[in-house]
Amino acid sequence: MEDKNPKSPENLENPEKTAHFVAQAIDEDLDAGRYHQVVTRFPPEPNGFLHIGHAKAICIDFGMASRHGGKVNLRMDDTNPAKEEQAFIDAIQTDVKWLGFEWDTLTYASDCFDQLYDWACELIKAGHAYVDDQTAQEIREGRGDLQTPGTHSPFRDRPVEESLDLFAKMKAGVFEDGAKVLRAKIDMANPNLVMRDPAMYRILKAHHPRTGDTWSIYPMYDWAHGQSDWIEGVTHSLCDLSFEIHRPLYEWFVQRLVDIGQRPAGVEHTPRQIEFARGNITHLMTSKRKLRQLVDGGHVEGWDDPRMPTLSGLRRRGYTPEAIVQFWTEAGVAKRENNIEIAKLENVLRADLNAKAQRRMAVLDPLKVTITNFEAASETFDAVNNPENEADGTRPIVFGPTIYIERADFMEDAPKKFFRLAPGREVRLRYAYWIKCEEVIKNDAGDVVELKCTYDPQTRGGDNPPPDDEGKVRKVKGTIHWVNIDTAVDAQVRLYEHLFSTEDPEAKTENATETGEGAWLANLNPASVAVVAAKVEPALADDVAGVPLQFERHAYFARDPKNTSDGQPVFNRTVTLRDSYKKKAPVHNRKKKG
RNA sequence: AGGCCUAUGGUGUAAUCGGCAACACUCCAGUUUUUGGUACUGGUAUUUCAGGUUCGAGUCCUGGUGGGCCUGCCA
Repeated sequence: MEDKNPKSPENLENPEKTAHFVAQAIDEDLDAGRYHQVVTRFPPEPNGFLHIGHAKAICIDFGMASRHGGKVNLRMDDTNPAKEEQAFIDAIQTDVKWLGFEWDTLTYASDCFDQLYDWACELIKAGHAYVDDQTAQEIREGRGDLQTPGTHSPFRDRPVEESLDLFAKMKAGVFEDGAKVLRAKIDMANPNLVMRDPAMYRILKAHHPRTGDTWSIYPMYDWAHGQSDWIEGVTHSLCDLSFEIHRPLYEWFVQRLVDIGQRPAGVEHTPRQIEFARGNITHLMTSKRKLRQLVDGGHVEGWDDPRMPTLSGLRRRGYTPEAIVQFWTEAGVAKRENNIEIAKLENVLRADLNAKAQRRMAVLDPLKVTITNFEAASETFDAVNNPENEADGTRPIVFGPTIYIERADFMEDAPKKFFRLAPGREVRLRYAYWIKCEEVIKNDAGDVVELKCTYDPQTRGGDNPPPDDEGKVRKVKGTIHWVNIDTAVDAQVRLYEHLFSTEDPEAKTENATETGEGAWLANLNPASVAVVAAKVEPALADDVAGVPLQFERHAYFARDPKNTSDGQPVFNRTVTLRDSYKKKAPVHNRKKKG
């Protein structure tokens, strides 16, 4: 059968067939001979941590280059020293590498500061830029608005020599912050406000992480970005839709330089900007400014809190880079607004984790069980580490006469569809024996504190017992996990839920207690983490951060690389296993404590 | 309201010369199962509207409507 869908699994690997509109545009450029290679760049501003939204851009930038054997530069867009820090520059590199991408050259917008300054002078000489003495307020008023054309600055037509002189003095630090700006002379009546004589340079006497105090003026994004692309030989400057209206300006600057014979050395082509829609995901919030508010406001532990959508947070949570890349590959690239259900992300994550995770048994809410007819002190069984990968082998697990089971796996007054332990019912202990609940022991308050059970020696290893005299085989519906009281290890387990309980975290809520700016904080999930003291099998004490784990019948977990709790290991819940029982079961079937 | 962008199941995308609207997720039903996991099978559900061109329109044309973005000396 003809396979026409480019997103069917076998085609995801095939670049010829995964052609979203950006890929198509690049292909056409190459076919038409407009470019002879592909060079892209990933240009974060080092003013915060990378998040899953950046990962989409990274996948596109690197994906489009590798598709044609091209190159990718990692460029720190460091044109605003007031906001940028070395710590972010370092973290960005760590995160891009973690995702599995290797850039060709690490560059900085600040590498181009000298060239940018020289070119700005050329533009002034050519009558394309001027120094404006107006205040920010005056410039804003002169810009007009969506319905009204702007008005010319009184300094717009000042002599070239005067602008040149003033610009040199701005650079030399003669003027205070905000006293003057260099503006491109374009069109104050342009319906696109970006084109109404945009600022190219502002005075900013701030210490720059790389250039120190050598500059008193810093280029604006619009002036720096396209020229940086050009200087680096970038062919395709891929960015999100918010820069769409900046494209005319991007092209204007390049064209004016071409017109006056200015070109970066050794670069034949001019760069092309293409925009795509950023990917939004339900329950996730990726506004850098608001993420910062979460950190500064103490709503999370930090940028790498496992509930954060930052790459460092997701890493700590146990997300794999492969899952994140696969997610964005499957999500596709287009230009329309979108809001991808987080279930899609979790589905891709589970698929990756299912293949990789080491299975372990952990009891999160222990209930003691005594097996009254088990005479030996202990008995050892082999447990499979990963049924999806035989090469991961087995590990020994020790069984004994007293164990813990999950409190939720016992129900005194159980409905028929409850396939676990109940008075008189039989269940399989994973890898060990079948047990039958004979007696329920309660404390004075009426809480169940212990179960007395018997085991069937014929079910060793959990196997079905031999058929009876009439050839019938006894069966059990349920298999539950357990840990041996004597060998169990204490651990702290952090059960994470979505940080925001609403699909759209930025939406205003009715029960918002804060008004205005912080209203979205009311969408925070008050139960986004639950910390429990668990009893886990001893093998878990040896598992380290970075190894995907599955606590059987619960969820995927990752050992926290930072925290211990009184020397005990800490495990972060990455994502739960799918649970068709919870969905179908009536509410009264659920575990209820107290 | 000026400009730009955008519109395909509940969600995200595909359909490249105009030729049977499909893939994944979600949801539902079932099979297998020593994880109520995994795997497998089946099902529900789609072209924003009104005209037009055409043997034939998601695709082309005209007009409407919905959504997004834009008035930083942020990026």
